[in-house]
Amino acid sequence: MLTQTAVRTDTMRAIPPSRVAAQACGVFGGATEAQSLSQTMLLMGAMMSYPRNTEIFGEDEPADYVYRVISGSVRTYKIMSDGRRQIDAFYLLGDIFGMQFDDEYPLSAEAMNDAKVLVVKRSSFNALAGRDMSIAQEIFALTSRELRRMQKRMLLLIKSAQERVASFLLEMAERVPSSNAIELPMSRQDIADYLGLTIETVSRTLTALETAAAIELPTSRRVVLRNRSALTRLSA
Amino acid sequence: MLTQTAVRTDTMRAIPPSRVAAQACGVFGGATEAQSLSQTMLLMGAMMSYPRNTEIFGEDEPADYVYRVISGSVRTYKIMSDGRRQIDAFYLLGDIFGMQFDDEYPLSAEAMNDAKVLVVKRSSFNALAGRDMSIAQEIFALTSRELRRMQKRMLLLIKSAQERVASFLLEMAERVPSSNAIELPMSRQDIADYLGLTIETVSRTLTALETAAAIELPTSRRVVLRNRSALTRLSA
DNA sequence: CGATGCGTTGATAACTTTCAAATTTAGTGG
DNA sequence: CCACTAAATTTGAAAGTTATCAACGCATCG
Repeated sequence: MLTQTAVRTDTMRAIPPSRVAAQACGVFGGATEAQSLSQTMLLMGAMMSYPRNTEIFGEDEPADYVYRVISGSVRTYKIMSDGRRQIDAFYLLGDIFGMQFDDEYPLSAEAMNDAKVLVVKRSSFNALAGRDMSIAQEIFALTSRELRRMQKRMLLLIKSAQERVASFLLEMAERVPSSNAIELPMSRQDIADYLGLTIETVSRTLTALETAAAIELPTSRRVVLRNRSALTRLSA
Repeated sequence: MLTQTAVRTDTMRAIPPSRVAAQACGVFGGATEAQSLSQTMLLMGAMMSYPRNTEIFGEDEPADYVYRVISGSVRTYKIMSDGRRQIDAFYLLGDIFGMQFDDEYPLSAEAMNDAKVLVVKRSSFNALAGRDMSIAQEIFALTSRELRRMQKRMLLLIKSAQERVASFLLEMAERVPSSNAIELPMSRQDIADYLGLTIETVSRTLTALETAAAIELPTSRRVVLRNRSALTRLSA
């Protein structure tokens, strides 16, 4: 997999703090330093660049690495037997992914646009957790958070198209806290595969939301939330 | 799109765990056995009985306990704003649940039928993990497994009704490894709320599967898998 | 330009839900 | 043990939602 040149950068200070749940005082007892994982990954990792639409890892490959998004964005997905693609998650700036797999990756990961990713050997990652309880705790917290995010998403998938799209927009707005204008890093097809809908339904629903004055669509990739409470209501 | 059950009020509360024997247990080092967690829980926990349809814990209650199913079965679920119920998971004999929550339970748990459950104080549970790395690893592994199970379920939720029901039957067959005859511990409504379908669709799909000679339905709660490969194919 | 990729819009078909009713199963008291 | 009532499940017909198929608009790029 790691076919490209690993490049160590020293622009690492520019990396924003990860959104690691610092409050989670989970199984592993009282650590206080919630940022230690990201910090340590920087020291252990190699920086990799992935052009748009290139694979970071593939399904059923040995899960030897753990990743952190430094720039750009990443999608993980699975191709089903009939060719449909289900997108599992979008990883944005600062997110850590690939952590909860132990043997082989159960899904594939691709850069959605030109991306820089910090790559850390799983063995080092695990050794670290074994040595430092506060890091182990942080990893557990991250995994728990991923579990909760997934629970939320399951609730999403049983809803109607409109509810799914509205929830999706609110989720993205929350993760990219930039006022009310969101720059979507993913295509309509990505959104459709994330929400379990077709591209046409996503498109239609977005225009319906615009007609209903809940959002504005200056360009197809840019969404302005005009009426959050309406959106929240629609995301029921 | 009121697809699911409206809120049910018939659930009564069982006696809350008043006496939980949380004693220090001297598991230091050495415990490499994969069953050490269950073993230790037995020593630390209190046995509780919950009649059918009684609540074990409720949404937004402080998440003070971790549980293990000794007999019977348990469902966790969430009621959505419009009254729909989404079942998050079914827990059967031996399963541990409530582990990944740290502050408040994000969902409720009920006994699906008369159940005995081992209740362990979360604080003891956590202390144990902090003391014994092998237990901590076991807990992490269980959480990862839950995460993978949920990923599998997400894939399920974007599929057609027939695919969902077929997958569900195969999942249950796998978890209750008793040849080809499964005794379902849950009602049609439970299945519907688990799969994000209506009770009518579940029922129709089951009869369709029976007509297609993939399964047999001696009673509504008993399912015999007649043709696993057909089922696997249908679960796409 | 003319191709190509992405997004939108329209018409129709397929699937699932909703509403309604029949049928079976389970629980209770005589 | 049987009869009766309530609950759960199945079945049917109609309505609603989303997918599918097809065409069009609109950018970018050679």
